[in-house]
Amino acid sequence: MKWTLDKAKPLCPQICEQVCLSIALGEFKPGEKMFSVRETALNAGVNPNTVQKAFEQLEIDGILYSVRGSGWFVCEDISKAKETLDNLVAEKTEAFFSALNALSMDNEAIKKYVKEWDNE
Amino acid sequence: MKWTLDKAKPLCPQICEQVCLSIALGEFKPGEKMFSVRETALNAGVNPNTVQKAFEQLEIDGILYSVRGSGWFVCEDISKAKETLDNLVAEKTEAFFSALNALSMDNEAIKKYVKEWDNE
Amino acid sequence: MKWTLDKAKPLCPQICEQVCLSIALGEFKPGEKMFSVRETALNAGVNPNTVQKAFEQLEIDGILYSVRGSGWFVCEDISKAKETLDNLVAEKTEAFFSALNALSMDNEAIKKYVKEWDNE
Amino acid sequence: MKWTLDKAKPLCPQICEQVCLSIALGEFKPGEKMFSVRETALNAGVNPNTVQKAFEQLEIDGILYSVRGSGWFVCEDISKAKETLDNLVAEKTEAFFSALNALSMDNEAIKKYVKEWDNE
DNA sequence: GTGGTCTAGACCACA
DNA sequence: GTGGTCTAGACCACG
Repeated sequence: MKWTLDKAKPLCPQICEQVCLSIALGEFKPGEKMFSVRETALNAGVNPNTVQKAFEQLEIDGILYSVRGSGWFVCEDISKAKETLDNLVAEKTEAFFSALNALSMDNEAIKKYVKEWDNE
Repeated sequence: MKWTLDKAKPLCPQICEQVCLSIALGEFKPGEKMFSVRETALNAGVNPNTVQKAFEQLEIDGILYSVRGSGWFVCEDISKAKETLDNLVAEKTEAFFSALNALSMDNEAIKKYVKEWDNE
Repeated sequence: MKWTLDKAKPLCPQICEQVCLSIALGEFKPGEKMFSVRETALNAGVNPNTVQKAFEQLEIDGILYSVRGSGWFVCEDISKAKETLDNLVAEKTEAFFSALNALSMDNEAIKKYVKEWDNE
Repeated sequence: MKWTLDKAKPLCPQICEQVCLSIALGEFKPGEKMFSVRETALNAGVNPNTVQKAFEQLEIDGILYSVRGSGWFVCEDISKAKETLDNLVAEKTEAFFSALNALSMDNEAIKKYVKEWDNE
C-alpha cells in the first residue's frame, strides 16, 4: 500500500480515507487480513496510535473489524467502504459550494468557475 | 452588517472573510470607519479578542488600518480586498480538487460531478 | 461530579457512562458547559487523553459537543443521553442472559436465580 | 463436542467454560480421555495454542489432568467442574448487578427489569 | 486556559 | 507478534 499523507493536516482521517479507498478499489479483498497496526504505522511513517485510532474509526463505519491478538480484517460487505467514499465526495462538494456561496458566488457562478478551472 | 458564523468552525477566519466580502461588495467604502471592535463583537456574538485578531490580520493584508484612539478604517485601495477574495476562491477550489483527486477522481470526473450537482 | 472508577477495567467507557448518567439525572443541564478536559481528568484521576477520547465518543453519540478554545457543552436534546443509558442496560442484560444461556441455564432458571440473589 | 465460539471475545475462557460445562453435564465421564489438543483445536476452529492454554487452566482448576505422551483426561472428582460453573454463574450475576448499580438501578429495580425481560 | 492532534513508550491479554 | 488501553508530554489554533 502506497501512502500520500499531508503532515500539515490531521493524519487520522487521511489514513481512514486511503484505507477506505484501497478497499473500495479492491486492493484489499473482503475478509482479507490488513497489515498490522505497527506495520502500517511504520509504512506510513506515523505513530502506531494514529493508525490504531483510524482503524477503530473504520470499525465503527463497518469497514474493518479486529480480532484480538490476530489482526485487523476487511469486512465481508465492502459496500460500506464504497458508500463512505461516496459520502465523502458529497460532503466535500457540499462544503465547497457552501463555502463559495458564503463568498457571494451562486451555484451557477461556481459551476462556471469549476468548468474553466486549470484549463489554461 | 449581517453575520452568519458557523460556531463549529474557527471564527477568526470567518470574520476576516465576511469583512473582506463586505468591503469588496461596497458595503463599506474606502476610508470609511468600521464599527468598533467591541460593537462588532457584540453584533457578531463573539469574543472581542477574536474580532481584534481578525482586524489585525486584515491590517496585514492591507485591507484595514487602525488609528490609535480612533478606530479601524477601510484602506483607500480596496483592490486588495477583492484580490484576497479571489485568492480565497482559488484556494478553496484548489483544495477541493486536490481532495477529490486523492479519492481517485480525476479533474474531468470532478467537473462532471460538479456540473450535475444539486440539479435534480 | 463524583467519580467511581474501576482501574482494572477500561476507563474510557466508564467515563462515558458516568457522564451520560450525570446528564440523564440532570446534574448537567442542556447547553451547560462541562468541566474542561484537563479539569475532569484531574478530578477523576486519569489522563486527559482518556477524558478527551470519552468526550469524543459522547460527541458521536450526540450527547456532548465541543467548541474549540471554549470547552465542551451538553447538547440541547438530552433524550440521547437517556436513550444511551437505556441501551446500555438492555445490552448488559442481554449479554448476561446469553452468557448464562451458554452455561445451560434457560431464561426461567436465570430469572429464578436473579430473584433469589443476595437475599440471605 | 459442539462448539459455539464468539470470535469477538477471548477464546481461551470460552473454551474453558464449554469444556467445563460438557464435563458437568456428563458428556465426558470422570477418568475419560479428552480429544487431543490438536483435534479439539481443529474441531473448534481455533489455534492449538489456545486449546493448550485452556486445558492448562483447567488443570489448575483440578478439572483435567495431563499424562505425558498420552493426552488429557477428566479428573475423577467432577464436583470441581460443577463448582467452577456455579462460581461462573455467581460471578457473572454479581458483575451484572454491580454494572447496573453503577447505572443508578438498585437491586429491586434490576430484579423487576429482569423479571419482565423478553416477555412481550 | 481550552480543545485537537500527534508522538513516544509502556503494559496487558491473547494467538 | 498483535490489538487494546493508558500515561506522559508536546505543539497548535483559538478565545
